[in-house]
Amino acid sequence: MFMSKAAITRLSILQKAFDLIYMKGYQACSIDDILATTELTKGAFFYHFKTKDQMGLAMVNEVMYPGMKKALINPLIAAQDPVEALYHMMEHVLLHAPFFQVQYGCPAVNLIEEMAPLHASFHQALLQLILQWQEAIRTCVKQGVASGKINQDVNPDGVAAFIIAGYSGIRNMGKLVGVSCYHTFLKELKMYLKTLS
Amino acid sequence: MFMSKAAITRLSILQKAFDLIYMKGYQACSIDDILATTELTKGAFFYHFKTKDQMGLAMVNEVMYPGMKKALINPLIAAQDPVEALYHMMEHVLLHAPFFQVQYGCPAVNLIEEMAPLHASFHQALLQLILQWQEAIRTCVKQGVASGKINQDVNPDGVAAFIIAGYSGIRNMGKLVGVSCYHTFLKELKMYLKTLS
DNA sequence: TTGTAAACATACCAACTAGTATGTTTTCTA
DNA sequence: TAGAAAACATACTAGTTGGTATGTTTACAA
Repeated sequence: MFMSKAAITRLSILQKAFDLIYMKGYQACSIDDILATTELTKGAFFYHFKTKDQMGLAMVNEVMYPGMKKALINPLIAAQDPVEALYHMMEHVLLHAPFFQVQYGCPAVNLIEEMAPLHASFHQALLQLILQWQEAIRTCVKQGVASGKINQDVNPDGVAAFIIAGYSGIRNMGKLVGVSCYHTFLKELKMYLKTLS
Repeated sequence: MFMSKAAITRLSILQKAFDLIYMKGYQACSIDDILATTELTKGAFFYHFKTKDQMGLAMVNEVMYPGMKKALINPLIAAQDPVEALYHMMEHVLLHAPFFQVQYGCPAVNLIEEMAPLHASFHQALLQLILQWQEAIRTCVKQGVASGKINQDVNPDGVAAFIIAGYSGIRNMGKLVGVSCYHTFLKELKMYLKTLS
């Protein structure tokens, strides 16, 4: 896949922005901060992006969305055992995602927390992210019900809400307590998932 | 309880700060923003607080901590039925806490998300908050186990992590989806709590 | 090779930030 | 009631912010 030099520049800005925003927050991360980690200047930044917010939205759509799809959605598609797939998705993203650091939580959860109430455009973009994941979990549970591996009276919407909330929440708690709560959470998640079948 | 005029001024700054920080975030909320909602000026602010951060910490300890203790901890102390107490605590804080607005989530969760990774002093103060709640939930579950109302093989640490994570997470999700997910979450929480007994 | 538009760099600006220096008023005690 | 300290108000600063105006370089087609 060919990328022009300009396209590489643009993507590198988005990547560096993603790294910094992950650790500092969106509003606390200035354009100068981002540019300081690159070899670029403001001319380059504002050539590729009209405003900081437009860059932020591009970051959501072009960096965060592909990342979350790979880690959170693809493992659920066409899963043999839905219960096991749900657990392993969670365990993998919590314990084995190499980029994530426990003190900084999850980039997507962070951005939702900070920007969803403030900017309608961020709200919209991040809502799509969550709805995609929600749908993937729901479908996964429904397939489990259809194949008889999950109890009939289980509510797929409820399970999806529980899992998404659990993930977002334990990312929050991890910022204070550290990784130990991840393990505690995963144990309890396994117990919970067992009650579904 | 008598309060000097100065004490009232100080507390009103903390209250207004709490309101604004709840809606805008800590770093995005400037001292001028806070003072604009009062009849005060910078002289008053920096007479009562050495820095913005010291004001923020006072807000955590003197406004947020009492609030969360009243809503999240007291209802669990000496609860007759622990399972019912846990559910009602959650239902009440999610649906009936008058100050909270779904699009802004929970003030404590917001501040943890934003400040825990950045400031050690905030991290410390907010950690105390969460540890208190965690301990209250754990004690509540243990009492349930002791009284035979909760199954012996239930892990109090796991339940506490699950509930705290669930709460923080659904507050996050509510910012995107709205109150509907609160109801879905509460239904599933009821199912989960039922499996404990 | 040459022209030209794309892809940047440099130098700026007005608005805002936390914080300070120095006043003035209020409160309360002696 | 006088005075002094507490409780504020006013005016300012240096640094940072997103964004702009204008220049220079690079890539690429003719």
